[in-house]
Order: sequence, then structure tokens, then C-alpha cells
Amino acid sequence: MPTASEFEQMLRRASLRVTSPRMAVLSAVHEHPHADTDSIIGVVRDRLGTVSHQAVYDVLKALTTAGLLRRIEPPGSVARYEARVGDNHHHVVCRSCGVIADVDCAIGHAPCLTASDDHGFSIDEAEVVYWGTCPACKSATA
Amino acid sequence: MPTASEFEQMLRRASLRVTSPRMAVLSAVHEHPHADTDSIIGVVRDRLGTVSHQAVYDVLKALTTAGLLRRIEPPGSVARYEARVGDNHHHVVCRSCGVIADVDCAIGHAPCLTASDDHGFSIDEAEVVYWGTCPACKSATA
DNA sequence: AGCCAAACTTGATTGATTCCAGAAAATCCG
DNA sequence: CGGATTTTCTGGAATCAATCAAGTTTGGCT
Repeated sequence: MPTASEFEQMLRRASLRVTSPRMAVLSAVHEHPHADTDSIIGVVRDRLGTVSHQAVYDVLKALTTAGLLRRIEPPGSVARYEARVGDNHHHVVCRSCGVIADVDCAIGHAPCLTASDDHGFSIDEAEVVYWGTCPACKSATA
Repeated sequence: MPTASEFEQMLRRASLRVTSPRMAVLSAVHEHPHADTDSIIGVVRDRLGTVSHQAVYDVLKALTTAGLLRRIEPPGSVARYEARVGDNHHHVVCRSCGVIADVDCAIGHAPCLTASDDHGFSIDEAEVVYWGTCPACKSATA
């Protein structure tokens, strides 16, 4: 877990002003990977008191654009955010409870990046979502 | 393109009653792959006159559950439907205009199904979204 | 023909996300 | 330090896909 001053440096390096909502959001996402916006709002308010949901939405968008956060949108779920950026990793989603876990690419840096027929598209990224059942749900149904 | 009587058989085989909204939706999705719900409503109304959006939502859900349609939800887009089901194919999405094209799996039947660390999940499906630029947008910016 | 469950209609509601305009705060520069 | 400029934050309203609820119609079967 990065320290407060490291979060500050991340913001400054991205040419973003250092504000308490930004610090709180950044640290909240680091603490709760794959959290949805509403949970993040809750965590931020626990720490700072009153913060508008609009501010959190703005901050999340700014940090995502700056590359400090990554936005993921698993089908059937609202938008979620994670702090692990810059590497090519994917996600497993539990069909029954919806939890998400990180999965490193099995094949290499760009898995499945070579489509059999790309229809003339210039493909620059492949995003993989694995569907399955998490250990907790497996033992619950057993 | 299947004929009307083939659509009818598909519905009956799935134990679904044959109604004009269902026939119209089924054929609309066959004619317009990757269409969103709103476009489908438009096509259906062109053919049948007044149809409630609720009916279309219901039909789409019923047909998806029955396995006659597949629902896809590319991040940043609303839900879309396609009639190509039962095979393991993926999609390319254009970053600039949003068009979607089908892509057959390059590696085999279940690409990237072996994650390096599955965190104990039982993975049964891998869904791949390729991001890139479509030929039309490439030539537009050139 | 006539029943009954499934399907459709109308109309309202939810819930995530975005838009807007004014107030507040942070950075820059002298 | 202090003022001007720019960005951010606040609070409320608006949007849009999607869902819910209650009542009416219709397809499939006897």
C-alpha cells in the first residue's frame, strides 16, 4: 500500500492538483480493488465527512483519464475501479456472487491479440473476462 | 437468413409461444447483428406498428434465456444482441465509432481458458473483447 | 367453443451516471 | 504575501436504460 506522500506524488506527476477528495479516492481504490462507485463514495465519506457524489465521479474520471486508475465494467455490474494499471491483466468474475479477482495473462503480454480474421481493424488491446464460480460459492453449494 | 417458418420452429423448439412481437424481434436481430434494444424496438415497430418497449425487453430476455439470442455488453455501450449463438466467438469494438464485428477464436475452442492463477475459481468461459480502430475510422483520420 | 397460463400494454419507478451554474479552493506570478 | 486565474467542489435537476406492477389480451390445448 503506497503512503500518503506517494499518492501525492502520483497526482503531481500526472499534473493533477492535490486535493483531499483525490487523495481519499486514490487510497480508497488501493484499499478496495474492484469497488464500485457507490462503495468508494462510502469509504471517502467515512474518511472526509461530507463529499458530493459528483466530486467522486469527477475524480474517478480524472484519475482514470490520467492513467492512475482503471475502470472495468463487467456485464451485469456497475462500473468498478482498480488501482492496478499499466500491466496486461484480466479478471475472473463469479457467476453466483459477482466477486472479481485479478488474473495475469496466461499466454504472454497480449493474449489472443491475434484474431483469426480482424475484419481490417487495427487491434491494440484484448480484454478478457473469465466467468466461473469462486471458491466460496463452490463450497456453499456443495 | 432463416425464413419466417424457421423462426417459428426455433420458438416452438424452445417451448415459447409464437407471437408476432417475438417473430419480429427474432428476425430484427438476425437482420441487424449487434443492435441495441432501442434500434430493435424501432425495427419491430416499423414492421408491426405499435409495440410497447416493455414487450421488446421481455422478448429479448426470454429469447436470451432460451439460448436463441446472445446478449453482449461492451463497456461504454448499452446492451446489444446477436443471433449467432452456440459457438465461441468474440468481438472487436472500434474505439472511435463503436461498431462491433465478430471475431472467431484464434487459438481454439476456449481461448485463454487457462489462467496462470485462477485463485481457486472454476472457470467455464472466457469472453474476449478486442479494442481497435475500424477500417472506416482509419481512413477517415488518414 | 372455451379455458388458462403465458404474453402484452400502459404507466410509473428505480438507479447509475451526467449536466449545470454558482461557490470555494488551489496554483501561478509578481 | 496577495490577487488573478483556473480548476475543482457543491447541490440539485435531468437523462436514459432497464425494471416493476396491475390489468387486459392472446396463443395453445381440450
